[in-house]
Amino acid sequence: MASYEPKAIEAKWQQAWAEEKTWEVANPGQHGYDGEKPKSYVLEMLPYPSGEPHVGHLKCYAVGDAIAHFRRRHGFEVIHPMGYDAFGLPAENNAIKTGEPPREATERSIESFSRQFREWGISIDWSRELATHKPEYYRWTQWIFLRLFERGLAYRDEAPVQWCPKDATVLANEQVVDGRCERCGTPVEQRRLEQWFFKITEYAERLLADFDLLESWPEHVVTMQRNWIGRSEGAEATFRCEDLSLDFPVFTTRPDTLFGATFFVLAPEHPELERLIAGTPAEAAVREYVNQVARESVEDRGDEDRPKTGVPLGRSVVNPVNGEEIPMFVADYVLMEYGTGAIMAVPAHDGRDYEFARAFDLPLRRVIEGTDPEAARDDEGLPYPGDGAMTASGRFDGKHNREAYGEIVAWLAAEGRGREAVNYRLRDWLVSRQRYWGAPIPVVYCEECGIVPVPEDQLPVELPEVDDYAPQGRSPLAAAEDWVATECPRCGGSARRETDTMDTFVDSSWYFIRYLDPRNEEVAWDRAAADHWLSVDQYIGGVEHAILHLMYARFFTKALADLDQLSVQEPFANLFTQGMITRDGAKMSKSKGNTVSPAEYVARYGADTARTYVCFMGPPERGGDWSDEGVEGVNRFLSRLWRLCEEVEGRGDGDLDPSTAEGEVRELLAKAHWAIDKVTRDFGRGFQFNTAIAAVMELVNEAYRVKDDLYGDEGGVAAVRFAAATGASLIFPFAPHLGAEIWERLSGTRVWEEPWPQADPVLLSSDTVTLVVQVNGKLRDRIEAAADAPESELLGLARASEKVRRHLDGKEVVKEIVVPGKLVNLVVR
RNA sequence: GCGGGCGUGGCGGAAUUGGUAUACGCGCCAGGUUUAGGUCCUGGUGGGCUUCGGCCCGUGGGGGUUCAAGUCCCUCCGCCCGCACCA
Repeated sequence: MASYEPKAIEAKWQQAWAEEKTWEVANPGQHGYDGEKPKSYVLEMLPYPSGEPHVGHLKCYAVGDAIAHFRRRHGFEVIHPMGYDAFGLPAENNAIKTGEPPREATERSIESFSRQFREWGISIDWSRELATHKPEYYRWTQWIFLRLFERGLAYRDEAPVQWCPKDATVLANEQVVDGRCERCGTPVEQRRLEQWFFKITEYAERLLADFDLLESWPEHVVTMQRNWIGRSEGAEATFRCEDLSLDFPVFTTRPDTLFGATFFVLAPEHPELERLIAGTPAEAAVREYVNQVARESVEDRGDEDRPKTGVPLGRSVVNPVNGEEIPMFVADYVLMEYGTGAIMAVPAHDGRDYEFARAFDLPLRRVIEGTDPEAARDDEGLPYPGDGAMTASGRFDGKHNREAYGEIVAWLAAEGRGREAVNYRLRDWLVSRQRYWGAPIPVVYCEECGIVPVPEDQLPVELPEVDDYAPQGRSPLAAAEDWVATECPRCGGSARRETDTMDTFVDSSWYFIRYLDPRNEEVAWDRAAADHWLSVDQYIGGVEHAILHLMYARFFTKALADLDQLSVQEPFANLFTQGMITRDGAKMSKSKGNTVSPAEYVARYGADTARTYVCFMGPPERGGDWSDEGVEGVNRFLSRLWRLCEEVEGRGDGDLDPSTAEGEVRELLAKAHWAIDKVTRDFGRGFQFNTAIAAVMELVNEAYRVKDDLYGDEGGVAAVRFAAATGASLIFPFAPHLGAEIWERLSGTRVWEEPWPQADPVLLSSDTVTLVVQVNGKLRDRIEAAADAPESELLGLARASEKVRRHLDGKEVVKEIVVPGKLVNLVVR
């Protein structure tokens, strides 16, 4: 008997799928379009091609492919494309280090990914393959940028960046370690640069509201996004600096504490700071403080436990509710990025303001009484963040603060000194990167006309070849002088190109649309194709993208819908996040030397084993620790299934009628139908693939146990063959090559063209059931009973049990509980 | 600190609605096949006690609800992931 040879089997089927283009699907109107079937868009997050695929990729695509196969066999026309998120920092850093152009390293990696995905047998429509670094793709990324620009959703503003003075380059957060440049250890400085932003904040409300439109997203992902958007309701109140006739609006969630404001604080980056101090005695001290803050690392500044620091400005503002003048300060605990960059400080009711007041010996004023009226008289129990009656608040005294809240806001509004306001933590998306390896921003700067978008017919703005990828105090693209110097598209005068490139998150915010019409040279996508396939019915990827990528893609979808380019508001109707695979309990990393190379395992055991193993390790949404022994266990199981097939293939038949089957033949058929039912339900309850695969293992084990007895019986061989074929059919989504091979040998057809099997309800039910008998909730015996036996009969059987009677001896049965099909519990006293 | 997730055998994990705790896999033990090892096949495998009939304990700790709790409630402890003075 031939043993299981995955290499030969896998090569055979991969060749068939490639030659026959089995997984390609056509768009409506195209040749081969099947309008009969409902569509299903199954998508895994596209990989970033760096080096070789790792086990995280294997898991993601194994899970996604199982879902794609399952849907196909349920009659869906499944679109299942693949592409590469090819721009990005690692390839550029590699280029700086080795001089190898990023394009070469990236395309070599894409080769490797593409080859391995085929070796894994992932059912991809390769005709739709794309890579974001190709001009035919980023041309349309640039096109979207221009559409957003037209809509006012792309704008320029000054923003601080982290700057390494030695390398003369902007650093990404991940390149800053302990406030120092990762490469040379030089302390990082802050610089301000004019940069491009996308106005995602304009969509904050819709990004929150439209969670309702999603079919199924993990609750924790929705929660993380909610927190990230960070909506808070409150009020804006305007404090006025009379000396300079300057208004300072502040956002507060506690307008009810306005009467308790005893000082006022600006962020060190506040734009009006300069005017406030110019020519005043405070000027030198404030400037010194602001510079010192600018030198601090972001982490240091973010440390909550640090003592509060700041400097008085020698100015004051007027509290709009009581006309009181309160002193102004600058302090680093106020952030320019949140709210208005200025706060009213209420030290009696806010912890941070309290700390600051203590450090600078500023007065506290209690305006809300706590539960303890005694405490209201002195500073006991401060800061007090809770609710209570108002005090020291003029005509609001005595009212409950929750009630006064609305009245104070209304009063402010009537006076023109404030209004209701909603503030978001979410900030606009900074998309400029002072990098080479990204899509050029399609804009030129003309001396006459200013910012001029590149006309659509001049796209793509192609990334020029450069010799040196190291930035020398400017974006590496600035070195390509011939490329930078251009003509103004508007006036024809001399102009310079934008030398920043786009954040790679921009590339990956719309790739799922381009898949639907990837070769279109006229438009970014054909509207009818997009309308047909969107939304993505099942999106699969790592939870590490729970916030940024998913939020950006949602924003793009909404913006594109507003631009009348799409008909959906949400890109991904259902989201599944897979957990991370670890090794020896730790995250895999090259530096730790604990990486697992999928290629190695595929070479040794075959792709089917590797794929099935990552699905069997545990629930796919959770993480799991890689175990070589576990891989062998799965390989053993697939080999057993293989040998079962070998044993019954072509063996003398004898027809099998499930409705009249008896004894062990019927039991084996029943086990097969149980497995069908179990696997089907496990797909339905959140892709519980580990238990689905366990069910197929049970079926195979059962077949092994009984097969030698069955071969003599009427229909015995056929029953074992049915078990093997069913096992192959059910394991196919995880081990497609083996599943296809066994199915073909036993049935002569192609398993992916077969509908998903249906469990026969007759074989799922049993005439007799085993019930548990408990006395006072403790298990005492098991009894066999007819499945439809009435309660009285079950009670009789329970009481008749010798083991049960021993525990009833001399006691009174006070309660009898019967759960049909499950148990009988007798409560005695 | 805030938000999210999680604690079950030697290990990964299972347990649909509160109803047989530990399915399946690994590991280990025994038997069979084999010249031997490996492969392969079968069986066993939570802990303690046992008069060998069974009995008691057991899902991070403690408490509660219930005829019945891994599952629900309260409380404490530990681990993992995100975010960081959010006004």
